[in-house]
Amino acid sequence: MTQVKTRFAPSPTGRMHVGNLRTALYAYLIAKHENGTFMLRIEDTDQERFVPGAVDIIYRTLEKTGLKHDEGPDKDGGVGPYVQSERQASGIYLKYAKELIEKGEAYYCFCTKERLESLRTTTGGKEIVVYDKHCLHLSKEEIQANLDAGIPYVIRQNVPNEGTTKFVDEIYGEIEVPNAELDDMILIKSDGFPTYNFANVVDDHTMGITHVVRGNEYLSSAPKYNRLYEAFGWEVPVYIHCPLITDEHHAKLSKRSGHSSFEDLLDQGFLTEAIVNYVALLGWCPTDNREIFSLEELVKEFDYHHMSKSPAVFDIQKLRWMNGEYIKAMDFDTFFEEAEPWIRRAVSKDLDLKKIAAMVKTRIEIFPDIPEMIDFFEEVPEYDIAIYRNKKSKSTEETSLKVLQDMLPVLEKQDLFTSEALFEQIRLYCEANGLKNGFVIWPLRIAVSGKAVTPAGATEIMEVIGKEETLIRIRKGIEKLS
RNA sequence: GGCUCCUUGGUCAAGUGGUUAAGACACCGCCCUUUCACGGCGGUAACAUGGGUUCAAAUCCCGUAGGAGUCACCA
Repeated sequence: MTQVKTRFAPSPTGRMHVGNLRTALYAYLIAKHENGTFMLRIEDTDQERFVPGAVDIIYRTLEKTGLKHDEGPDKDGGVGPYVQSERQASGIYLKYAKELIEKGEAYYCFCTKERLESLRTTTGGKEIVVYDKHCLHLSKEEIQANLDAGIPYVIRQNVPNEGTTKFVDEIYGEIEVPNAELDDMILIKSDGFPTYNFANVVDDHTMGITHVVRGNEYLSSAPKYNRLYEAFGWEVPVYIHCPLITDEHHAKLSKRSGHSSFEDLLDQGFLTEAIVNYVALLGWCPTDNREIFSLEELVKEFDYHHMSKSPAVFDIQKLRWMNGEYIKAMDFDTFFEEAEPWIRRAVSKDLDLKKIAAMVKTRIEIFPDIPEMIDFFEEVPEYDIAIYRNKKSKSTEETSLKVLQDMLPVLEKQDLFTSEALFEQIRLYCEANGLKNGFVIWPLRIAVSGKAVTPAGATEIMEVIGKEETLIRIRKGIEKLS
């Protein structure tokens, strides 16, 4: 059995789309699961769309996510170059295209943009262009004359109008398409560069790719590829088309969703490991239904035969949950290092940030959740006294006022401001007055935080802000309630 | 519009002829006698539809509907 070799072949056009990232991940996992080779190839045949710096994004993303390639522009594996513009410079694509012309599987086309434009029709609200094979019928002499005259040309694939072409995909099975549906796609553009479709076939073959892993959006063009492989007499690789990733409206995930790229997600505060983990589960599921996986564990468990066919909605809510799981699993020091700048955004006072960090660690899903959750440590926000009312502890504005008035002198006398000591004082007060803890603690917590929801209990908050500030806040609470 | 693919709860999904149709997120409830949260326990909720085949169908076949993808000198 030959060794598995997969590739990730992105175009340097900007941010890393999550669909792309998942394709890269699956390609990596399929190779590594079999101890195979994972290759990186840069597809920069579109000079217009090329974005400077985008190649760096690709390297950085692979590095950050741990999808280390064994071969690529920076790691020669003997089948380079690994950048298509460099391969194009070597003349490889033109050479193979001419071979196809010899075999009658391709032909020169000199049609102008205007003529092509005239072929454009609108159907079902969509504009489509179906080439009419106009140039297929040019004579040898006409072609030569055009070439000699320097008329710009493209090279097109020649697909017959009759019959069908079939191919086999590992996930979707056998798919058969009528040839009449297959357009005579352009192989070589007028600028001499190959199109994606053609470069892919030539490169995947010459670079020894055994398993072609790509997005479902290429499913319908796969038959054209097969014709090319067959025309060349090359062995067809194993096709693995990944199901589409969609937004909540079930349409292809686009920039409009706000989280269509890996960088978007990082910007929003998601952890790399969580993103990789989540994305792995979009279209694949292990037999035991486990959900939390490190990359190494994924390599071990991933079996592409368990991939699903149907498109998957990218659920940011579930990603948030998963991110929270990763945060909870972090060791405290690492967590604190990450969390401190976020805490600092809300708290400038000299408080025990580690205590605040500990409160927040199990309660956030992403780091940017922090500031809003702890802003009251800095300053009590304006609040409606209605929040003193609580059905369960039977608190009202009136009972709360009474509790605060009673507790104020107790706290004024209290010097040891630890959560335990404070709780003990409260307990004694409750005991003496026959009250439930919650009845007393509820108003204290509100007075001291100004919030109905806090990441910690009243006494913990008091410990952090200290005696002086606690008393100020309680007096202010009494004032508000009076 | 042609072609292709897809269709299990709101979402991710297990399931490959016989199951009380798993699990997770979200939602809801209860408990944790310090709220919310965390944690624990529990609950609501699904095989798009119509025909077959079969003793038996979410699973196989055909049709219908719905959704998506694609139809560039973009990848």
